[in-house]
Amino acid sequence: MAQIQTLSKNQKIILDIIEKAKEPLKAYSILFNVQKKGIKAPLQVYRALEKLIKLGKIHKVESKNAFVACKSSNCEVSKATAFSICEICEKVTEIANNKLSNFLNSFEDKSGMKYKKYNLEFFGLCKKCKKT
Amino acid sequence: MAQIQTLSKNQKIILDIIEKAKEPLKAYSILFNVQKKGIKAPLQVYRALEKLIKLGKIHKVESKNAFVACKSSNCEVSKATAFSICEICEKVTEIANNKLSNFLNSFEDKSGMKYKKYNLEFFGLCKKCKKT
DNA sequence: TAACAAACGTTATATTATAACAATATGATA
DNA sequence: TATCATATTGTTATAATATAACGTTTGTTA
Repeated sequence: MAQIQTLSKNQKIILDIIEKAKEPLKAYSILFNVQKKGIKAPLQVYRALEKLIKLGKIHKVESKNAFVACKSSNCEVSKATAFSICEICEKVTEIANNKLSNFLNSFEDKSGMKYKKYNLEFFGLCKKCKKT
Repeated sequence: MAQIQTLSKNQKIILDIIEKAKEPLKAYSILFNVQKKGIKAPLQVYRALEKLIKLGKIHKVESKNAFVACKSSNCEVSKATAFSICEICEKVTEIANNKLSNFLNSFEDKSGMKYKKYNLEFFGLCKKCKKT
């Protein structure tokens, strides 16, 4: 709540819409939704999105060019994201799993590269769609 | 080599360019490169890319909207990809690491979802850029 | 209050990707 | 080989996603 005060007007409006959505939202669908609130141009949306991502409030689902609110930690800057995506109904869920995040956060290979950040997207069939 | 014969003319041309490139290529830069070979429209490129991805010959690096040749297995359909991406020089490397792939291929969470496929992108600083 | 950084609004444009349609080539098999 | 199904091609147009460049406003803090 303290942190949310530091968000600007546009940032609040856009975060609010994303938090209320049940699925990832695309930038232009956000734009459409906020036009009644005076946000008229794509750039205004993209700028807010960029800031919200930096703050860890939202994540981008890269394979879908869409944005979801972060549900795991409230005010932390997010460096690591994992999603599960159903290939039929397209439902996207953020995965909060310690075993997974511990493994990936401590992952090292022989390249000598130090990884600070990752994005993982799993694809498969969700419970519902598996039955069909 | 046997497999490559089943590729169509456009598919071969485009795979060839991607294989020779040292970094991931964007669709429109591929288009520019193949115009002398008679491929004139974006769709011709995107169609070939789509097929090559299905065959596992190339992968899409989602965070960069760019395409790289698969270096790990030669003729397998690829369901699982992992890349390391340097945040400074933007170098992209496909990660071939059994520990990682075993872990991810067998990953299950409580959602009841069965994962057939994943895409992982690590971000950090490569050896060279770390020194700077 | 002066000075700086962050956010804003606006127009224009760049970049990435697909729809829709007709024609042609290719491979399997009767 | 004739024929059928399928994949691929070529083409035009357009949709969808994202950023550049400019000047203004607001907020912070020295």
